[in-house]
Amino acid sequence: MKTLRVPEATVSRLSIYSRFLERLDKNGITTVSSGEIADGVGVSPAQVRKDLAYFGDFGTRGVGYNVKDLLKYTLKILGLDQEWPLAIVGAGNLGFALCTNRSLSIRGFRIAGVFDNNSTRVGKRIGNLEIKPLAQFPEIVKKENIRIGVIAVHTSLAQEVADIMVKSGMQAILNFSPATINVPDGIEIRNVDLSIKLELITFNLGLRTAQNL
Amino acid sequence: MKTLRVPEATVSRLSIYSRFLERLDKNGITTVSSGEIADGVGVSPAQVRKDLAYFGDFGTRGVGYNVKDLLKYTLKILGLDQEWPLAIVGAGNLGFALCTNRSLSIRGFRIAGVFDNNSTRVGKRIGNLEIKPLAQFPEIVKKENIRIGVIAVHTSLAQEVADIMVKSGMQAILNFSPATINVPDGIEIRNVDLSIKLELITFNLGLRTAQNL
DNA sequence: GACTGTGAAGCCATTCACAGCT
DNA sequence: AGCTGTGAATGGCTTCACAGTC
Repeated sequence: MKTLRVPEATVSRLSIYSRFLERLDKNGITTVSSGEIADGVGVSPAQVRKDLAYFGDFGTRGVGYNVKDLLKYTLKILGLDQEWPLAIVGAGNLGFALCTNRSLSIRGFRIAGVFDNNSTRVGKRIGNLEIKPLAQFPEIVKKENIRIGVIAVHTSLAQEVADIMVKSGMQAILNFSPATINVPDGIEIRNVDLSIKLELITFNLGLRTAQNL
Repeated sequence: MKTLRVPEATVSRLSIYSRFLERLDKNGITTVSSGEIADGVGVSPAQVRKDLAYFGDFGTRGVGYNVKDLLKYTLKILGLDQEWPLAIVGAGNLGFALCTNRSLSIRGFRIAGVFDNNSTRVGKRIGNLEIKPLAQFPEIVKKENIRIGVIAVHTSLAQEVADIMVKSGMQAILNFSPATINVPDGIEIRNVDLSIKLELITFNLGLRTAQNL
């Protein structure tokens, strides 16, 4: 299988294009140009074309891209043509929000288990999902064939939870805590940091103030 | 004032170094080397030195960096030596989680207002904060001197909320919805996407499966 | 005429390797 | 000897500009 080196930034943008295409498709639009995609998501047309070209020749010169087809391709490339069950550890406010947020329960994702060790939470329901004790994590992820774990616990517990996830065979971990997590080679760890972007903002606003703009 | 061009990636890492330094300081550690910081946050030592060198000569050759001093410098650089009041729009599960999450209420940030238009939410409290109707956004942000708005509403309302924020004088917006938001030049918009990293994971796991690894 | 696909150029960020200080 | 600060080299991503196709 041909596996070229694709920039991560390209894959991230592919997610964004894909969602934009879903919207176009829902609105009954059948054809789209790189320029229209670019306008819609805020990048340059050349970027859109280059990104898509990593994966094939999806467009028609002089015409553009077929929305339905391109949508299908992007979903396929991102691996979203199959279902990905997720296991979330941490049923506090953040875990709760993730369970009910559409982002993690559409486009191929399904939350298949929520775990917590806080006895006031275990047994309660989030939607039609029952919060299970962390001890049941290994058996449930095996039964449900879960390969991706989501960390939504407090910083101080994050590494511990990650270790359990690794031991239970998770192949990838999405970490919503600000902790730096260590995992063995071969396991993918991704962090979603809720405050880094905020500190980028204050850095920039600080500069602005310093320059009296 | 000296304003060199600093890579955004450098500023983001500075946030991470800064948090790591807080931890060291709390543990009573007084001196740290670029190698130790690198190990602690998962980057290369050269990267740490280069990043810090953008802002000054904070270290001592042969010794390392003074933890307390470097922490203070990083906070100053990030603009976190002052208080930044935030206004969150959207008091659903995500907004609620953000209000209660420590990430947005430490290190210089303070949630100074939460707004929603859903009448079942308005008037309720999150901690010691009362959810206000969106109509009060302009007057409250003026009174509280808020420059940064946080969008935690559903995708379909995100642009509308952003427009209100811009009209009310927000200088920067942190957007937690997957919508692509348009703002005038001079206003900073940053997106925190809850699912892009997840789709990066499925992309990579998909490749792995394709290669039978 | 319109729009894609792509080599080449340009730009930005990271890594290397070492001089310089303690 | 140990560690920082930094020019130089490398690597990676984005933009440019245009040939190719409809």
